[in-house]
Amino acid sequence: MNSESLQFKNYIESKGLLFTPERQCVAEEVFASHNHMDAEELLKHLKSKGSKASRATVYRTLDLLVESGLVKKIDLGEGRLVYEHTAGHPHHDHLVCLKCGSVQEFEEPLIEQLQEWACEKANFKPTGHSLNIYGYCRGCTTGKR
Amino acid sequence: MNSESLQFKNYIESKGLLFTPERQCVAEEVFASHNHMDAEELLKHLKSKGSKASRATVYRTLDLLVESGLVKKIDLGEGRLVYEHTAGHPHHDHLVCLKCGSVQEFEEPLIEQLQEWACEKANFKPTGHSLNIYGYCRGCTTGKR
DNA sequence: ACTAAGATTGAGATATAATCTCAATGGAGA
DNA sequence: TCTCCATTGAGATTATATCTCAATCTTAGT
Ligand SMILES: [Mn+2]
Ligand SMILES: [Mn+2]
Ligand SMILES: [Zn+2]
Ligand SMILES: [Zn+2]
Repeated sequence: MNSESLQFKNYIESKGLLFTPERQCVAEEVFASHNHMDAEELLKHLKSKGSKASRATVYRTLDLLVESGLVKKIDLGEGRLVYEHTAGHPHHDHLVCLKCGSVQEFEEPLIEQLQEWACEKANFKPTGHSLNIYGYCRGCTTGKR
Repeated sequence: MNSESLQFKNYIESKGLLFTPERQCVAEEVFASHNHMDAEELLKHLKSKGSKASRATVYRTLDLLVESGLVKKIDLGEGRLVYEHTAGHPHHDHLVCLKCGSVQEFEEPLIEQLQEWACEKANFKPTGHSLNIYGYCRGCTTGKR
């Protein structure tokens, strides 16, 4: 069991819940991939690997993972909700290609700072944000279009 | 008929389409409100006013309005898709209150500029973006919580 | 005015994503 | 062992949006 799964186990048990095989299975699958993944995709993957985790359990476990802070839920717009693990992954935002669907990450600390200021000016207490830039990625502009 | 509806009529007809009573009805309802509104809400509103515009027509007309540039479709996250008219409404982003659901608007030109730079660095050609900040609005923090 | 071609419409079917229900299962402590 | 309650999966349900298609308009041509 890897370090992140262990942290999840600790989180689960610290809440007096059970670290079941189903939960472990979902967690390890999430931690195993370095890509953004959506819930249905994850479910299909697990099924194809012989896991018996149901849709309900997958969604419930993803909620727990997000709660634990080990996983982040990202809304990419256009109905795309994906998850990514946070370990070794500082905050970033996303560039979403409208042609091939690929997603690049970028960091811009000053944008984060400006958001704080905007919130102060508006007397708004921020807890999080979502910034997606839509357009065409390198591969989709050099080839054609 | 107001100025925006007239512009919509021009757009519709310039495409060789018909400016039907149903389309006019939907357009005028959108232009009449200064709030963000979602499609189902709009449909319900129209029904309650005796309009016979169907769900299909409401959605189809909203697509046309967005196409025309007179209306913008905004993804507020958490499954909230809303529309707002663009006239006299320069580009802005949104502060979404997680408690009362209210939405404030803000402008931060420097954020826009930094986004451009981030795209250049990544060889990404942007066509648009979505920035939502989630948290608690003034009313929801002064009272309590 | 008549007609044919094509645009538009509404009712309801369908798609999709996510959540909910609830009976069966199973672990943990008394 | 017994009881309690967390957990689970199958399937129902919800919510939102899109699609289908027959009936109805509009328009242009005659
Ligand atoms: Mn990411
Ligand atoms: Mn707005
Ligand atoms: Zn691309
Ligand atoms: Zn509020």
